[in-house]
Amino acid sequence: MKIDRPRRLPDEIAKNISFAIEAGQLKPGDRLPTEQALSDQFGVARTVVREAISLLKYDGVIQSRRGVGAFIAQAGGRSAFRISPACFEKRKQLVQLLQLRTGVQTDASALAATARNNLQLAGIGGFLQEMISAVAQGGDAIERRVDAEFAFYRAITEASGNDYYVEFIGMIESKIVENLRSVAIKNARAAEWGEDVLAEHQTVFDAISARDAEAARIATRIHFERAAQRLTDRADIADL
Amino acid sequence: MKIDRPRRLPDEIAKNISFAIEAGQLKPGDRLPTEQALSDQFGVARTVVREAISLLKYDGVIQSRRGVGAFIAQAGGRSAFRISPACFEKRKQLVQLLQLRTGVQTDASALAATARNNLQLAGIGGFLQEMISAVAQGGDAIERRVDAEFAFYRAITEASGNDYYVEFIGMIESKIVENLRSVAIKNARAAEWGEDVLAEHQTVFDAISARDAEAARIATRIHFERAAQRLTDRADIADL
DNA sequence: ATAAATCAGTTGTCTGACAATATGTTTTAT
DNA sequence: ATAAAACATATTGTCAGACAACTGATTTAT
Repeated sequence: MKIDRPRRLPDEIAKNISFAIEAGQLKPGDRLPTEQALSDQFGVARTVVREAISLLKYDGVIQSRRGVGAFIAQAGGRSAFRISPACFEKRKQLVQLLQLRTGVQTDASALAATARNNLQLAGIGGFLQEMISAVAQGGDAIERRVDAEFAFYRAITEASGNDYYVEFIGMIESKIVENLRSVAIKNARAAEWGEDVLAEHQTVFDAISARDAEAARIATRIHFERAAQRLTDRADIADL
Repeated sequence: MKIDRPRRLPDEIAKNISFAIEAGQLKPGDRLPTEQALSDQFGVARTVVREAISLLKYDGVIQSRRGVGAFIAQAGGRSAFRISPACFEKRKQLVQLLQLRTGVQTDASALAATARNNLQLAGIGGFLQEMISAVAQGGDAIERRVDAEFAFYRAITEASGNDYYVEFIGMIESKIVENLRSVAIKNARAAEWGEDVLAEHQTVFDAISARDAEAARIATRIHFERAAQRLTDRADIADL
């Protein structure tokens, strides 16, 4: 059981304001209440409010002008892509997020097929062998299977040679496992594992090995679409 | 000429620390100097240092424990995808960024081909017509051309039905135009425009109109790869 | 009427203090 | 001597107030 972390006040305030913006209570161009008013409203010190506003400024959600005030920025001006925890509370958003992950991972595989070198291919193949042996062992090797799968696709992404793919997929992946009660999902996914899933990975590897970008794209897409299907089919997620 | 915005101290400090992490001076697990030490080192008040650290905490770059200190987080734990301005100073990173944009936009087009409704298609076609007429008018309609192109692909992305694609591409796009001295690039791109580029867009539209996802993917990829080529070929970017 | 000076309001920064928490040290009880 | 408890210390988190820098509007002087 995970202990609930001690909340930080500035984060709470930032979330509060952020929700107000998403809900449409504060529209682009509107002026935020003064820091003094906000600190009174939330019952915290002004430094806390300042830190909260500073976070939102960092993301480009609001802009402030000294001597004037803070304003809600235009919708297009975001300077960071951040996955809010709320995504995992609504089924539609979760599906969209998995869809995005699938698309990016697919591109990464296609890139890797042409950009990879032999050393990287060997590394990727090593994780595939790890998965195969873990499946053969069965039973108590659940963790090994799942970890190897993560490593497998991470190695593929790294072989693409594009650091942004690595960073982006890493971020999405960590957010997904963090919010979907990782252990339960891990077990669930591991339990569903069989030879067929292994064949999906094998196909991906073969395509990258053959430097066939299109085949890699198709194989990766098939796997992640099925994985997303298996994930969203689960009972504990279906009723979101 | 762009006026240099009044620097904000916390942002400067955050950048400084962030660079130190990227440069490897501070590795995951390392402990940050105390807030007091940092405020002495940078010659600012502790509140400023606190805001800076708060930003990095928000991105998951560092974690802090009350009574102990602040620590560099593991590389995989980022909770936001942010494009640092440094990307635009190195040619390799810029190419990678454009590659990522191309991949995601390509997926968005493919999705739009199947998910679009007729109303959205009409909107997309409208922007295509806008581009055609602007090109036909020639000369002083440069802004119209470029704005219509942005709107065209934005409309396609929205037609994909996935909000994350819209948000992600919008963020990347705004960062690109912001950092590549938008006006100069706009003019450059507009000057290079001709019937051939228009044909690229037309092909994309036709594929989406025909609900042909693969054709849409290919056509979009062709356009953006060529666009990236044209962009990086420019002299003022070539010598980064 | 126009321009300059003044003023009130807001954000940005500084300073100092205290609260909350973790770690290491010392004291005390057994 | 050992273990537990109390204490001291260090660090982050929060609070409170002040002043600086800046903006926009108001007032005043010419």
